[in-house]
Amino acid sequence: MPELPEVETVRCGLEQAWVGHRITEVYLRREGLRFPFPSGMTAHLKGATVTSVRRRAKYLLIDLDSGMVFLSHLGMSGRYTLITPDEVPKYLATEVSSNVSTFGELTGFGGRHDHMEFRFGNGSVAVYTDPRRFGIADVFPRAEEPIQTLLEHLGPEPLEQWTALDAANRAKGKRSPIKTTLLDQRFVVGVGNIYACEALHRSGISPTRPTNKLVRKDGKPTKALVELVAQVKEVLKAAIAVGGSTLNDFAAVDGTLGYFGHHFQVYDREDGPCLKEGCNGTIERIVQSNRSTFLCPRCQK
DNA sequence: ACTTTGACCTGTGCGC
DNA sequence: TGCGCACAGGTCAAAG
Repeated sequence: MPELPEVETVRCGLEQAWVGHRITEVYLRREGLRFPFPSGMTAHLKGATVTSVRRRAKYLLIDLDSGMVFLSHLGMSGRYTLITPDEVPKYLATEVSSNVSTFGELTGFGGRHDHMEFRFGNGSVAVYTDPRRFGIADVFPRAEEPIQTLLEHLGPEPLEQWTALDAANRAKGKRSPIKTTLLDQRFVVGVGNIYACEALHRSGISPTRPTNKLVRKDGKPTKALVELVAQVKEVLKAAIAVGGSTLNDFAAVDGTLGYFGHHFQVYDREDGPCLKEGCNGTIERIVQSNRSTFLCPRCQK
């Protein structure tokens, strides 16, 4: 589920549900996710009121009135289920799995992969579920955000300051294929495997093109790079727009592919016809950096 | 300094 | 039906 558009969709949902509400209880059902939970995380969250929910790259940053920030990354399979106060009894009735957390507290939820549970002053509950546990949860003081190891090396936000000139500067001297570069958080943030493939297809650029071939001798971006930067922005915006339309019930959505899948032009369409106007090519799958890349060899050069 | 590979996890879907 | 394997939206440390 989680590339920039999906994380942004989740951010909107959490913002609506959480801002202005106090966290009354936190239950952790294991020692950590990808990394151990920081010591005292529960103590920092409990009793604090959420003041805002931000996003940086694919990280969710939940600001608390205590001056602390709760960081949440969804990894590959993380998701939040939001349960409104009136739904809580129903969930309590249907959940039959273990109800005891790692630390022995009794909780009402607890599917095998429900690792964190948050209860709020208004009676709502949020459950973080993550089968693969590649997600991250952390807490730090807002003042220390600029020196957070997880955040400090991140490149530009694609929908904010990012320009073709910036992309050209970062692409200079890079010999790795452009698809790999798009996935590099230092080049631009938020683009994952799906949208990298989609943006390259929209731009008519082969994923295997060496990155530095998109920069002119004088350091300016080529026309192709200008187009790529524009198409990354476009595809992300289009996906956010669609995610937004399902926002009302996003908490109930099971988080896997789903809605934007209808809009994929190449991703996961191996052997299918290229959908670009006038192109009769066939979508191929190749492997780059151990990840699948989908492309139309006919219209991507 | 750059680039590639393997590791972290569990679940699912496929071929045999 | 069962088993083994390939693969899945991300990131980082280690090796090349």
